[in-house]
Amino acid sequence: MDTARHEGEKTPRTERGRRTLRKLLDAAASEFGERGFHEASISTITRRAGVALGSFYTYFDSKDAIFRALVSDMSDAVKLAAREAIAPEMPPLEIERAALEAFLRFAGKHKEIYRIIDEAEFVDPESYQAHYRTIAQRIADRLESGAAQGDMRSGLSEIEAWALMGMNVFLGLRYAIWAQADDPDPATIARRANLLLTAGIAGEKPEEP
Amino acid sequence: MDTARHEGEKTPRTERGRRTLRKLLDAAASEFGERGFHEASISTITRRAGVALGSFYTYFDSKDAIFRALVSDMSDAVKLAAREAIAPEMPPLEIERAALEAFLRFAGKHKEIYRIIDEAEFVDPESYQAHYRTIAQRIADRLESGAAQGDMRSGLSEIEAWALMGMNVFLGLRYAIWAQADDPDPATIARRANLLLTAGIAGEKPEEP
Amino acid sequence: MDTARHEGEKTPRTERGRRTLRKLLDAAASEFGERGFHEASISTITRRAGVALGSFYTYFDSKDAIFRALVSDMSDAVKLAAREAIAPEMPPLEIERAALEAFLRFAGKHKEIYRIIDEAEFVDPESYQAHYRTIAQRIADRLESGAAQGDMRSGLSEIEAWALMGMNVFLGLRYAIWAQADDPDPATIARRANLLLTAGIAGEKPEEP
Amino acid sequence: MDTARHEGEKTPRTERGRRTLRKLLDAAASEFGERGFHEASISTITRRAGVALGSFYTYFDSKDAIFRALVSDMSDAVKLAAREAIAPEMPPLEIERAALEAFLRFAGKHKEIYRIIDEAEFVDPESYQAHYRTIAQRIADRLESGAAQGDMRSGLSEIEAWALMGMNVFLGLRYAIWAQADDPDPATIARRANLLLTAGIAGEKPEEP
DNA sequence: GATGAATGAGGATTCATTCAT
DNA sequence: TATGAATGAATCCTCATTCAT
Repeated sequence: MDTARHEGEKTPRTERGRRTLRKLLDAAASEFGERGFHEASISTITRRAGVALGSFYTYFDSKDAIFRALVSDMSDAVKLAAREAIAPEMPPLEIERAALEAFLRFAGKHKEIYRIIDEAEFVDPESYQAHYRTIAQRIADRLESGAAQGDMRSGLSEIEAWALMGMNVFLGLRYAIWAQADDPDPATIARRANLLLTAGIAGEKPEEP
Repeated sequence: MDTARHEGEKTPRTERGRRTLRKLLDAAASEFGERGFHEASISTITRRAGVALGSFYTYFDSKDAIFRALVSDMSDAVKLAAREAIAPEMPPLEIERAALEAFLRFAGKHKEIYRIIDEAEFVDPESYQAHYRTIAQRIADRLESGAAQGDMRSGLSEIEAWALMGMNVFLGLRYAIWAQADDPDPATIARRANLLLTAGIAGEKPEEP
Repeated sequence: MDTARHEGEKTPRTERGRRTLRKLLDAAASEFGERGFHEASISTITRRAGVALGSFYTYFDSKDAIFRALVSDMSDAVKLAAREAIAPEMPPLEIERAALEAFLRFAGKHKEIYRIIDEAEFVDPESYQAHYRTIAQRIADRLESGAAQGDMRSGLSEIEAWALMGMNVFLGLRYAIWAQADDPDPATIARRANLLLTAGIAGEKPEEP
Repeated sequence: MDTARHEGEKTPRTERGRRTLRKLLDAAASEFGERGFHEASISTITRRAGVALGSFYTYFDSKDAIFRALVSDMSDAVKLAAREAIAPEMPPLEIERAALEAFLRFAGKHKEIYRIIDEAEFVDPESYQAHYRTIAQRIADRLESGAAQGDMRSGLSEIEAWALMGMNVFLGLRYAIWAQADDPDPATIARRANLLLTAGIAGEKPEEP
């Protein structure tokens, strides 16, 4: 789920080192996901990773550093998941639908990611803001491009982008993270959300003749 | 911002006690808002409140208890702010607009509230879920009532409620909490969001004649 | 169970005060007996006594003071219980038996007393030593007097007194405090212990003719 | 004074660790012995042991845990001291005498043991009961075996065992822990106690011819 | 006398980080 | 690199005692 190195993370030189680093990242993802940043402890992580406590500092400068690395990885992963589901040639509205569906599926499969990114608000506010600003910007770009193609109305900008993003995030929270047995499936949810964007919520009642 | 008592909070019997309790709640709200739950310490809170460390435990069982009390108070306050801005006789769509505008103004004035409720995801997950579930339910009720009046289309339910809530929350995050100098004002944002709900984002382009 | 005033205990002037003092002593006896000195807290005691926390210090200088008062009362009570069971004209050996039986009955009825006196070893060592030294002295006196009467052999002194006392105390611990369903009754135990003192434990085996 | 590991105690893997653990146990034994469980503090113990405060928790889960470990060790040590002084082939009555003498010598040399085991009544009641029940059982076994050999009379059982144990414990309290300058030596005390067991305390006065 | 709020020293425990092997 | 022991600052919480009403 990663490859790039991050600040505070030291690049291993040997194959064995690479394996240890990966074990640490995986263990940290689980721990942070299950117990949260503050409940998780380095010693729990290393125990879970099956390495000695001291080894942690061979790969990361601090607890914050591994958390930041993880947030960065996961932020990328989320974006990637959405991007892989869409293609430039898809109709703009369909792109939004597909992106949401992909996001819902992704979130359902990686519940820990949600929690980690959310907690970044408190542990690493910069990353948190950056994460959402980037995504909002991306959506804004798509809206602009959709308008250019005539498939979307003009006048859509940052406000609408944040509105869309909020919709998506909360649908993910409710239907991926807090999923219930009888919930609709991601496809249905994405379709209904898309309908909201196209038809709005107003009634048929013709505007006062 | 409160009146009801909560679990883990002891009701003062004297006037002096009531004042101390209030000072503690205010100080805690500021501390938790500025530094977050884990960075805040009881001693910082009491120092800020101008009372002795031990006095904290005259009113709260634990750090968690005061946090929970705060989350509960703030959850109520948010809901109240929205409710006060709307009236049953307003047209359903206007209600949504007014609620959002009120929320934006409220969030702008009480930035700490956002942070505290968000952190509840990690400190007191039950309250966190309860908060959003309650609000979603309230929105769902309004959608149903709007449909009954014919002002909203039918078929709107939980999914749309969570979508709307997410929209509102993220607009608040961006424009109230992360406000920038040249941002539009709450009225504008609420109007644009409302337009999104009525007109949708689709372009005028009539569907291929 | 008391009347004398002790160091650190303030004599009440009114009837109401006397009642409060008594309530405090009773509550303290129960608390110290059930939870021990360190687990018990002044606030638990006052709550149990049904008086305000502050009232405690109207009657006692400190937590230690009430404990000491209690130890003193109870030490007296134990001695009194034994003394009441015996009469100067009883045969010396019978006196020992009766004293033990009375002690066993008393301990069974006032289990908290045992515990409080034991804990004095740590809270108020002086009282603890004084308690046992006094009792040992009393037993030693009886042994001497028994010897004078010819009912006991001579040469019995402090050593035998402590041995007897230890016997009694541990029989109380086992059969009064740690009593079990099928244990023999105090009369039986006292009789067997008495037999130990008269017949000893040696076998009949006549010394190899 | 130990070797077995206990609940709540972590086994060191290195030699250095073993040394630290030992220093902690020794320091704790002194502290608990001198000041008692509640007066002793972890920081005093670690200071005394010459290790950092945190190191304590490398080896013990809690203050209770080290206390329990100590009680267990000392309980074993007491039993061992008695057992080493006796041999199966010794005459039963002589065994009792030797056991007491050994116990007195041992208690005199390790006064802290007494206090720690006694305080277990309040800190770790289970161990406390277990300690005395085990010893009583051991004595009961010896009495039974003595009776089988014909050196002791039959009919001796739990009651007599507790009586003997109490005698021994209180002789230890008085002559080992509260020793005075002109006290008889352990050998004398043990002999006198033994005489008590063989000859009893009754006078020569033949039962009224 | 009675009440209950206020005080703050004291102590157990956690855990990120460093270090010697 | 890997290991696990060592470190000590930081923090929550308790509770005996004092004080104002």
